Amino acid sequence: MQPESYLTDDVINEFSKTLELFDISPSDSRLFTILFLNHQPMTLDEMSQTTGKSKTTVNTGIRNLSDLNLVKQVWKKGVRKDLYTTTDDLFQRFMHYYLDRWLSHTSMQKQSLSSIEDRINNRPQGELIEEKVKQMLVFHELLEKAFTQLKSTCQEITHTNPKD
Amino acid sequence: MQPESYLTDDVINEFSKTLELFDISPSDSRLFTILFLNHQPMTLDEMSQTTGKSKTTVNTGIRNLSDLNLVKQVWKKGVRKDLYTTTDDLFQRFMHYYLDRWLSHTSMQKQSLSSIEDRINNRPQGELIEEKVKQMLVFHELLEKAFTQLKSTCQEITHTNPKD
DNA sequence: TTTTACGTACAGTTTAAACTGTACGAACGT
DNA sequence: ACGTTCGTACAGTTTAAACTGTACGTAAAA
Repeated sequence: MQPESYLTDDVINEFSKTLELFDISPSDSRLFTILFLNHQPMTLDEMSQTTGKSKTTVNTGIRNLSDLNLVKQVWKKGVRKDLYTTTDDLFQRFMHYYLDRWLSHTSMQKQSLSSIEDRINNRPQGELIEEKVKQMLVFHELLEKAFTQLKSTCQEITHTNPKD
Repeated sequence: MQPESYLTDDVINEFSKTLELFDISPSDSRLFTILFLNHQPMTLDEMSQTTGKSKTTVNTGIRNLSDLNLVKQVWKKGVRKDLYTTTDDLFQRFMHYYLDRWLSHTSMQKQSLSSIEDRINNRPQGELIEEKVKQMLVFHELLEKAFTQLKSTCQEITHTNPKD
C-alpha cells in the first residue's frame, strides 16, 4: 500500500469525478485513473497495491472497464502476469460508450412506446393514458435528435483533435 | 395499494428507464413517472398508495425531484393536503438539469486541473505526471465544447417544438 | 380552546452493492 | 514430471443506500 503523493492523489480524485459522470462507479473510475496516470501497463497485483483493494476487486473492476473498451490487455515478453493499460483516444472512447447507451436506449424506448400505443388503440375504449404516451414518444424523439447531433459534433471535434 | 393495469405498469417501467439515464434513482424515476401519468396533482398519501412505498419515502422522493425542478407543488382551494404535479416542458427541464451538471462540472474540473498544473510547475523537478494532466485538461475542454454545442442544439429543438 | 390531520425529523431495519479470503484450475518454470 | 504462480469463481462479510414506523411540531377544523 505505497502512499501516493498528495498531488497525485488530488489528480486521481478530480479526474475520477469526471468519469463518474459517465456512469462509471467511483471505484472503477478511480481504478481507471490510476491506470491512466501510470506510465507503464500494470499488473493486477500492482493495481491492488495502489488502490488498496483486494486483487479480486481489482480483477472485476478491470473486467468492467474492459467491457466498456476503456482498458486493454497488453503483452510484454518475459512478463508472466497479465498487463493492462488504458486505451488511447480517451475522449472518443468515453463519448462513444456514452452516446451508444443513449442512442440505443432511446431507439429501444421508441419501439416499446409505439407498441404500447398500439395496444392502447386496440382497446375498446381509448384511454386517457394515450396522450401521455404520445408525449413520451415526442420526448424520446427529441432526445434522439439531440444526441445524434452531439455524436456528429464529437466526430467533428475528434477530427480536428485526432490525438485525444 | 391499488394495482395498476398491466399496460400502465409497462409504461411506467419503460419511461422510468429513460429517466434513470439522467442519473435519477430508479425509485425517484418511478415516482416521477407515476406523477406524470396522473391526470390530476397527487397528495403524498396517494403517491404512497400507488408506489407501494411509505409516506416518508415518497416525501423524500418528492423533495429530490423538487430540488431538480422536475416537480412542483400546487394549491387547490378546499384541499388541505399538499398537492404535487410534474412541471411541463419535460424535455427542456431534464436537459437543463442534465447539461447544467456536465457544464458546471467540466468548468470546475478545468479550474482544479489548472491549479494542479501550477503546483506541478512550482516543483523543483518537473514530474512525469505533467503530461497526463495536460491530457486531462484537453479532455475536459473537449467535453465542454461538446456539451455547449448540445445545449444550443437543445435550444433550437425546443424552439421548433415549444410545447415539449 | 381542544381536537384532528398533515408533513417531516429521526432512529432503526431491511436490502442491495462493494468488497474480501479461500480455494481451485490452468499455465508456466524447473 | 512436479511444484509454483497466476487469474478467477464463489461464499461470506462489510458497508452504504433505501426504506419504514414512531413521534412530534404545526396548522387547520370543530
